[in-house]
Amino acid sequence: MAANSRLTIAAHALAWLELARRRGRTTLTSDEVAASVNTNAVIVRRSLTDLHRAGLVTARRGNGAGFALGRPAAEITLLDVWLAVSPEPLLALHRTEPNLECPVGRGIRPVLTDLYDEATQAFQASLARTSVADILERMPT
Amino acid sequence: MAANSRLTIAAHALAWLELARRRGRTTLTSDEVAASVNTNAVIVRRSLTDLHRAGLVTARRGNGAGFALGRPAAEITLLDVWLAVSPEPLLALHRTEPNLECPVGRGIRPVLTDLYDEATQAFQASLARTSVADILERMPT
DNA sequence: CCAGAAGCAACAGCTTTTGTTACGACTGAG
DNA sequence: CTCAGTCGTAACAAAAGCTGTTGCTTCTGG
Repeated sequence: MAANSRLTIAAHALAWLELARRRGRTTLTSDEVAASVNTNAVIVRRSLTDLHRAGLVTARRGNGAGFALGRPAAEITLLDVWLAVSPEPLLALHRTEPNLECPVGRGIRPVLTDLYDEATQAFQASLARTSVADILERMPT
Repeated sequence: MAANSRLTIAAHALAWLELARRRGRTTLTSDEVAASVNTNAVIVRRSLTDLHRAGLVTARRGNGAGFALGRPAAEITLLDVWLAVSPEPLLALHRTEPNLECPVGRGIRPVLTDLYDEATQAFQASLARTSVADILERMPT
């Protein structure tokens, strides 16, 4: 699969929003974010619309409008962002139902489901340890 | 992305190989594995070829040949399997280079790389806790 | 009213995954 | 040695997802 870069784009946008805020600009347009991420403004709006649905940013339309952080950057974790933009699970079960006449075909799915959940939770717990503010602190200014 | 199910197919094949071994059959053909997984034999051979390259199974060609476990099922972890069949990273950086004139564009990539590595390692550590033998033990017999 | 910006649908190009067919390479049985 | 059975692998098609693009609609402050 084309590994998706939505978390990267969303995290980049949020970091840029926070840096702009510290410099006195509370809102940025999708064009301004797209210029930093180096992609199309529609791609940015798609990501930021996801974040908007999750309450991580606010969006105002109209002349002079744009996007702003929905809450302090220290209170937005990478997990929040990942959950907002990543609809797909990390690991998928069989695409077609396995053969139920085989003991493995009958029994393996609930086991793998549990194991995949555990691995996904470990992954998520790691993402939850870092906030957007932390990302800015780790960047050279 | 179509989330890939290679880990599922490979784990299923290994569990089936181990169960067959306990019943006295040390090798299975790709057709027999495919019948349990309910997919095409070529798909199974592709997965098992990956596992073969990683040393997790042995493959013998010729009349009466097939695949067998390369080492005890208790010594094959899901992480071994994942590493053998999953070429793609869990999280991708920007597809195109961000704008280097922006401080975020310049600085965010090494930070995200580190954070993604940490999350991936947490994920891998979770997979490493379970072996193929554990999977069989968690299945109803 | 209107200019500017978000919201959104539709489409194309690309990549990945899965599935299928076909065929070559190898090997044990006879 | 022959041959049937099996792995190994290439080529191809269908389906799905991601990115990027265009164009239009909706909203809102001036």
